[in-house]
Amino acid sequence: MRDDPLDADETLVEAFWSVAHLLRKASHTALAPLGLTPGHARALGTLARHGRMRLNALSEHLRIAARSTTEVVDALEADGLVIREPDPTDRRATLVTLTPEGVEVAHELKRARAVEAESLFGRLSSDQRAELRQLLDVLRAP
Amino acid sequence: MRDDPLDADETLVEAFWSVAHLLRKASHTALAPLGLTPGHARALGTLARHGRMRLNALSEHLRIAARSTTEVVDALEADGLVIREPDPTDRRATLVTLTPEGVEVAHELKRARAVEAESLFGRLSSDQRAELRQLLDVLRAP
DNA sequence: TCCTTTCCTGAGGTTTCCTCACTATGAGGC
DNA sequence: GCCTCATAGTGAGGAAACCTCAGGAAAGGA
Repeated sequence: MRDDPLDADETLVEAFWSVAHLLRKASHTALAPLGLTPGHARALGTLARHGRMRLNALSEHLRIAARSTTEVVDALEADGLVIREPDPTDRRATLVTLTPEGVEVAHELKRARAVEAESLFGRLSSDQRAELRQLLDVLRAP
Repeated sequence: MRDDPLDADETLVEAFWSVAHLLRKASHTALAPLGLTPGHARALGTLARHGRMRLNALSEHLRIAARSTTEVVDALEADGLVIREPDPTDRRATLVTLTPEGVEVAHELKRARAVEAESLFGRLSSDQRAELRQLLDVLRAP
């Protein structure tokens, strides 16, 4: 049984999940001091990367229902990290923009995440990282 | 900025999450036809691997609170996949055991997961799989 | 015996999603 | 100008998967 390719894949999957779990924990460690939940952090990151956008567009980026995006934005707005503004070109729509504080928190977030990632991927040489990157790219290619 | 090692790790993390997402989807595809939620499937797999155990022990394996394990076992019991039995050596404790149907579903589950994993990792040659495995092992080493 | 701990579960809460229904608005056809 | 249909955001309510807290029952040591 030890050489059954299906079994072998099973343990490859396990190894993958195990690393994913470590990465998740590292990410959580990075988030906690900023007072962000993973979902809020994701929204913040999206806004930092793509700039001001409609709630609707944010939903698509986050791949959650529009109604859920309303709640995420509510929370970020309550924390003073984003503001809602009416879209001047469409009175139905609302634009979400990072406040200066939001920009700063997003920046800290990115740094904190990178530091945490480094603490995990720092175990690999740069050659190994490149190798891993290439393998992952094969797996996620369309 | 392109060569900032922190930035590079950031995208390595992204690649990793992207593959994790595919794997998650594949796992979901495997689970759905068996009528199992991810949590229930995890409990079933644990019981299949380790055999009869106390609710308490199951909590530790699943790393969830004891109270939550009660609910998971309730659900599996309602589906006829496990039974509760009093522990003959400790009248406070309850042992959870797979029913014959539970054993069969666990087996199907393992097969279905392996097939889904194959559909993802099948993109890699066996050398590449070995390489990936080795890199993951470095990352998750203690 | 008495005190403490452990095992499970009832009650109730939190988080994070969801669907459905609604209002306000936009946009194309006639 | 109106009619119809689609789209943007949100109120209401709910489901899933966790959690904590409290408590009964049993075990176990001093």
